[in-house]
Amino acid sequence: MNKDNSAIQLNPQQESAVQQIEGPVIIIAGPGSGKTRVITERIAHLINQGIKPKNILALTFTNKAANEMKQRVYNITNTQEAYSVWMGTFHSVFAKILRNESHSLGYEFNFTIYDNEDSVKIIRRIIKDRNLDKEHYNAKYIFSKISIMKNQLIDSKKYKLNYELMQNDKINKREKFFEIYQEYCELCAQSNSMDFDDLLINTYNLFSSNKEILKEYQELFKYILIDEYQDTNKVQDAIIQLLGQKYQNICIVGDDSQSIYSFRGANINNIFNFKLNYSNVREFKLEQNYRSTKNIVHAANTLINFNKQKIEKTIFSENEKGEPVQLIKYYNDRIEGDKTAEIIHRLISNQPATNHKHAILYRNNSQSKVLEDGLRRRGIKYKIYGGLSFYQRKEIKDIMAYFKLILNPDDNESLLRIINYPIRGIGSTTIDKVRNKATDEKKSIWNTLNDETFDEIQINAGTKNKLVIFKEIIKNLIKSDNNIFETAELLIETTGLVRKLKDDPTDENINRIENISELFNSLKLFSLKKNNNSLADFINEISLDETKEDKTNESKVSLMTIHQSKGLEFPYVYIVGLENGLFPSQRSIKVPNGVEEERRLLYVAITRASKKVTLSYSLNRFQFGTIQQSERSMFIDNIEHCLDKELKNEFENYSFFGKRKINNITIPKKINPTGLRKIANEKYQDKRNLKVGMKIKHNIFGYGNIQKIDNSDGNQKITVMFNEHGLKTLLTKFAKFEIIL
DNA sequence: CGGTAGAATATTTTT
DNA sequence: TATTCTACCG
Repeated sequence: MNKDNSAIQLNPQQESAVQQIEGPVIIIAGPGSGKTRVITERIAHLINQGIKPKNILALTFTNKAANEMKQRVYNITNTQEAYSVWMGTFHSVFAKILRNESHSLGYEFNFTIYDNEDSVKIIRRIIKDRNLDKEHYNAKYIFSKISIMKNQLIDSKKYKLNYELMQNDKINKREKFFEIYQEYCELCAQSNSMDFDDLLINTYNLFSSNKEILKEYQELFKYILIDEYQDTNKVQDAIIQLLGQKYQNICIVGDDSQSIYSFRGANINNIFNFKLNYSNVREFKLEQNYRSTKNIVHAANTLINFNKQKIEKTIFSENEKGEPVQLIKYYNDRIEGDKTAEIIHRLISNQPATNHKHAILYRNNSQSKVLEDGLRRRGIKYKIYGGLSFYQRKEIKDIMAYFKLILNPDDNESLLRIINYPIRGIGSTTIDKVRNKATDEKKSIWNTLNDETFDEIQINAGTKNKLVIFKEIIKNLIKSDNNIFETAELLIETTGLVRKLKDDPTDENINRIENISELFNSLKLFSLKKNNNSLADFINEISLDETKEDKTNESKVSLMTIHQSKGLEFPYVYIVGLENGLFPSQRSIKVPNGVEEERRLLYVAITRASKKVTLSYSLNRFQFGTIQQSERSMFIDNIEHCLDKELKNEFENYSFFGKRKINNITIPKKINPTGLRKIANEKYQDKRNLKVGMKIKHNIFGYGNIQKIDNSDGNQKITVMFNEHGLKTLLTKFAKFEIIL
């Protein structure tokens, strides 16, 4: 994946897109057209023209893209100054601005940022408090609806006045939606907290209702550049319009054909309307694809031409013709996974350590399982993107909740999360009493616990005392807030959080402790930074950065959803599960323009490949606990004549049902990273050949001696006498330790 | 109040 | 199937 072709000259269109720094500019950049390079060269060019880096605002959609961009601008300009460009995601840049301007919006500067899990929990509680039926009021659904409304700048007041929306709710027996929406916003505000969407709408509100502040930022951001504009939503577009109004030095980069986020409110029209909103818009089209073979580009073009809504452009490639796009039909999803792995295996056997050149892309995360099975069976190293990020894990979120509460005691959500974690005898009855009192008095729960009327709450003395203990713990933590590492240590000490996990060293808990110590390591490193190393800085940094990097350098096959593959490239791409109902998805078929978006999604998938694309589908698929028949995707019909003939791969002699064997080879079971629970039937022996009497050092329990080794049920267990922690039985497979003697 | 077992429910994509 | 929720019992 060598995207840094800086030695090569820019082509004429790229060059003019870089040079045109004044006025509104739209750059339509096809896949593989050197978009990132144009953006970075453009920023470098601005700096070289004497424009101050701090007057440049460059927005992206992911932190990864932002970091990559920063690095590359720095490499070109070779000046430390490059780092003072305002570069980041919409969310992170605006969060920074909102911290500075919070007072104008009625927030405290230390507001908490809620992630989606927090939001859904709040909504779930509202629904429960109101005794609404779960059939019509599903918390996740309500949340996504609220999110879409927010992104369209329809607040709860506007919602109520919108006859059509209200009528619709009535028809769908969701009349209380509006009230939930309103209460949710009130609860967030009372908690001095913002969800992801609030970061955008509050920024919009800040600028639209405060001419002075707007003017200040218009002067600051004289040059604005936004990547992936096709994925902006209404608020984002509105903010950019406000900020860019004065100088109009706005450069938007995007590709309408790669718009794949409408489900979260992205509005493809933003890119179409750009030319209408500004006069003298200069438009540049980057149409040469430097990435892919002619065959791949041809298939992608053919496919996307079935979409009606698009900006005319002709993507072409001057690379070799390459191999044809291949289509394979399988009998079922398991064979699809198995055979895909086999194809990869064949290629990497000839060229060792080239795993990273292969990527398997799918529509849903749930499809990864059979693919993993196939790869694991052949011992092919792979990495899987998505799933729970480090900061979304329960144990990490628990600790973070303490931190958030320390910084912002009004944060009810964090308080509720940890008021009885670790268990300290404060049950749901008590919590509800306190919560109701807080709601009645329109105070935060923390304030309710701490004001004079606390004693009036009807709880027995024992329970009340437990609340007092909780208050003391938090108060002491708040007091200690001078060095974040000390705070963290005090937290562990006074809550006994890790101690309780250690007392019950199940595999799951050991894994949790490891994650916590990993968090502490990064805390330690963070605390050693010279500046911006406060607890608040730490929380801010990770609330919006959900990525966790893979530290190993091994060559691995990539498995990810197509959405996650955006912006990446691989020589060999396998797109699996091309079946109606899966891709295009069931839901998309019912939504207007839904199929067009799915088609763009496939377009994105195909254009990730530089050398070869392999498409496949299965006649039967195991889904929701049953086997379902499926038919090949309508998209295959769209590009049929671009494909190599359909290869049939129906292996009737395969065993399908319930067995863990294919061709007599047992598939090792997947180790579930969150659970690590189900590990039966798997023979495991430690490679290090453990013996009774060995001295080991465990990462948590320290030094100890092996007393017993038990291989009876296939999973090796060792019983170890630890110097400080006494006798423990560990599963060798998961225990992290080294042999000392 | 806390733990558990068994029922209910959801399966698109994510900053 | 996998995860989350509920109801019940100690």
